[in-house]
Amino acid sequence: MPPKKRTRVNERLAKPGKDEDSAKEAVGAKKKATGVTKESSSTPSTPEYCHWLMKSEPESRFENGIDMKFGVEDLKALPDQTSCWDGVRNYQARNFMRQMKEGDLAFFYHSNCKEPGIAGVMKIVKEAYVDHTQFDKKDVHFDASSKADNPKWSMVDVQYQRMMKRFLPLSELKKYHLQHRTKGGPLKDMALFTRARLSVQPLTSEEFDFLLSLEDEEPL
DNA sequence: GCCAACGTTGGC
DNA sequence: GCCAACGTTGGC
Repeated sequence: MPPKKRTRVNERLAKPGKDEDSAKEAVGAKKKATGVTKESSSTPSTPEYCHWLMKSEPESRFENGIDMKFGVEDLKALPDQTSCWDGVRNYQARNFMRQMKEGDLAFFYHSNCKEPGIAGVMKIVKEAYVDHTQFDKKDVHFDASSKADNPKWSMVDVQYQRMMKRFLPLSELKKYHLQHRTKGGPLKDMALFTRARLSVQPLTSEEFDFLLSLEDEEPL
């Protein structure tokens, strides 16, 4: 049975002429991923992440008459507090989802809203599988170029873990980022700032741990 | 395979 | 609502 409800990520279009997974993007991702968490045994160049940041919109916004709203509270309210993370239509974001392993932790990031920032923590509970919405003509993220015998887009299932002890606003994260960029520090290369438009991003363990530590700090 | 035009993201 | 940044498209 398909997961309970849909999740929303602001990924649209991206329809390369061929359905080949633009290896360049995977490569680009590798290159950018400077803060490598771990290296796989055979290919030292491939970083292995186990922490992520995933963006979704917590406030109502209508696209083709469909409400894109899906905040951390919406995830929490679902049966099993679990949802599929469908609608990602960007190759880099998709490739990161395909790297996710069951048990990985991800921050739930609120985007395109009054107060953008990190709102909660969730867990990957099902690894990448076919995103059915790409074949649904009624769906906002329908992709006419994707063929059933070779689907382009994947999704994972996520489960709510907890709210952040305190909301971590983007404005504060940015201050740390700028600070760390000049003086050095864990957030100096954070993808949220170096690759702002990417809706599914990897976090190094250092980044992840630092962000968690902010929960117990006074707002900057 | 380059690159200008286009369309989207998402903070402000 | 604006618009900078940037990924994607498509002509060449």
